[in-house]
Amino acid sequence: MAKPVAERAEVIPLLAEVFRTRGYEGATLGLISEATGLGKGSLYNFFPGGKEEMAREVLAHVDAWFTDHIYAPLRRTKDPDAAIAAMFVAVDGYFRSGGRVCLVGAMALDATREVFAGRIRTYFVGWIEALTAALRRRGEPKARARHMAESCVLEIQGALVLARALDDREVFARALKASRQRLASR
Amino acid sequence: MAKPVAERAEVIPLLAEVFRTRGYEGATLGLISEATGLGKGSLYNFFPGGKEEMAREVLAHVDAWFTDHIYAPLRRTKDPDAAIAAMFVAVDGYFRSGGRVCLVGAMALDATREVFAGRIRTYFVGWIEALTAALRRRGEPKARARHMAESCVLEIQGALVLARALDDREVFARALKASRQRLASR
DNA sequence: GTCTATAGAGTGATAGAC
DNA sequence: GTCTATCACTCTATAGAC
Repeated sequence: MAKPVAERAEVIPLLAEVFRTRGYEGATLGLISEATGLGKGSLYNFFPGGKEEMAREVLAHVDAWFTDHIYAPLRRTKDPDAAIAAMFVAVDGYFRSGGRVCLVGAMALDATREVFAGRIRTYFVGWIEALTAALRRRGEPKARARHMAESCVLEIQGALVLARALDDREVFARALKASRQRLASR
Repeated sequence: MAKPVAERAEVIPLLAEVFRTRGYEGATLGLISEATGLGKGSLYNFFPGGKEEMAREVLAHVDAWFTDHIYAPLRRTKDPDAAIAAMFVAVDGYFRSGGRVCLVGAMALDATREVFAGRIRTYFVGWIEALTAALRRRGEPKARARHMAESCVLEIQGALVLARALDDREVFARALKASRQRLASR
């Protein structure tokens, strides 16, 4: 038996980077093979469902990362303001200060949305609900908390679009700062 | 001479709809042919540069529409508040209250950005500068006007992402309303 | 009859599946 | 790596305006 070249789990971040930079349709198996160092045979061994399964696993991985690093702390915290501050730090790090695109957001705009609608929705619902929970725990009224959370998530997505369109990370930095201040005001 | 089947100008909105719904890579010539009712011969007669020229013309057409209906009124107006209000109405109409995606924003997130970076940038720079001009004419300080304009454009883009991700136009309506109120406060 | 715009079969390249 | 489908694009026969 041939020695496994890699663990399935460790290729997923590599796949994610290909999908993020090239989009779902632009991520050819050739590029994926190159990025992972895996032949097509190995890829189909790991992901019998092909490219669609790869993307599904990547989305699940992204969702898990956000759940662990962002949603769960927001939900659990005794100190909502600290958790929200931590969220902005994590988001800035994850999106490389605007230099990295949101794969889920990009897929939402693409025709691939139809295929992955469930996971895309889960990601954003999870984010908004976790942030809403933190804001409520801070004492915000229900409707206001929800609206603030929705605005915040939406601003981050818009900032990623604009930062990339203008090729200017400062746009992202400014937007994060403004969003943080808006959540801080009571 | 064979009878021309259409005006070049009148196929561009049809092309735009294909690119908008399928993305650049997902817009196959087969789909384009079907959507326009034009054979490949006609398409290549109109657009010798092929798919890339089609997309370039579509982007130019979108940019022209925004210039005519949004940027120019913002720049020219004697009544900035009315022009800004009109902008929100036009934007809501153009994006079908969140049911339609921003082609330029979607391309900015995609790998196609590299090919169309210039036009993508022009679109957003034009928007931000026009809105900044209107805000300045209303008496906002330069830096604040620019920042408000940037935030507004970014919120619209984010709202389009989120509305589509959640398949909920109300998200777009709420975001437009919030953005309008934020620009109105002095 | 001439000539141009058209339709769509044909081409080579390359995709994803296996 | 091989296979088949499908891609963007080319080419050619033809319809039809002049």
